[in-house]
Amino acid sequence: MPELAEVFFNASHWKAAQGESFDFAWMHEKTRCCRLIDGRELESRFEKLTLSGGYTHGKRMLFAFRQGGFLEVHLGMTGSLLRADSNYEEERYDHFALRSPHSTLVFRDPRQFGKVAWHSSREEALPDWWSSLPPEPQSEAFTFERFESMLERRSGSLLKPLLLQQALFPGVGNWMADEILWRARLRPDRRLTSLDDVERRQLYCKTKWVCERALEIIGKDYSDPPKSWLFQHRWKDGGICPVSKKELRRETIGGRTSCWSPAVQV
DNA sequence: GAGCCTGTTCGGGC
DNA sequence: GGCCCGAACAGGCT
Repeated sequence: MPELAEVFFNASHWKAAQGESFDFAWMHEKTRCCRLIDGRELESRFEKLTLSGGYTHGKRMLFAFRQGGFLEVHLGMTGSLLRADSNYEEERYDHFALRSPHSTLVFRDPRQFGKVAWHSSREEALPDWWSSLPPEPQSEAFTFERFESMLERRSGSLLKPLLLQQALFPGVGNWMADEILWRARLRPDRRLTSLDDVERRQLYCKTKWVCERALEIIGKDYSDPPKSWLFQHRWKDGGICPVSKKELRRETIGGRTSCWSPAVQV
């Protein structure tokens, strides 16, 4: 379930190989995930590239190599990153792998909505396009003033699809958006324009809170959030709201399955 | 076998 | 141009 914290957790697997030198790159010959990479070009490029760092921003990941160049990864719906030993043999649904004398870094994705892309660079500094991405909700740069100005021209939007816009709330996905709205006590089908000042402040605070806590809980070791989270109750029909003890409702809003508590959210 | 799905992009309609 | 919706992508799971 790759949203903000799950992405961070997956990235940590590859980050663990920091300092290793990779002398072999592999990609599935029929993969759809590596469209920006030429297979032969890649093999010659990876004669010796040392992993110098791994970064995440929202649902995006960037891995840097000391000799120059960056590998960008997006997990899509079902992607994952693993680190296996150096004699690992590629399995079904593996699309991309890097091998060092110590380990194999694998990108796996059954549904192939994910993406692996290579960005050439001679600079060691992170690319400009990466550095200038909009601030993540859990960062200090994501202030209430910024939140307000960001939403100025979106007054007609429904809250649920609004939260899913990666240009505004990088890293927030379907379950996080539901968690945020439930904690802010706002129905997912409310329009932004209908919110009063207190509700806007709530939406801002709960967005930051859910992103911060998800990273602490899930990002560290993939622990599940406590039972007091909507997360634990939202996946199937018939779930019970942990606050009101009444039934949760599930319906499609903005094209996505949404779960919310009519007794709590107005 | 049918229906559902944690993400993104694209095309069409308004 | 903005916004909304549905479809498409492909396979696992219930």
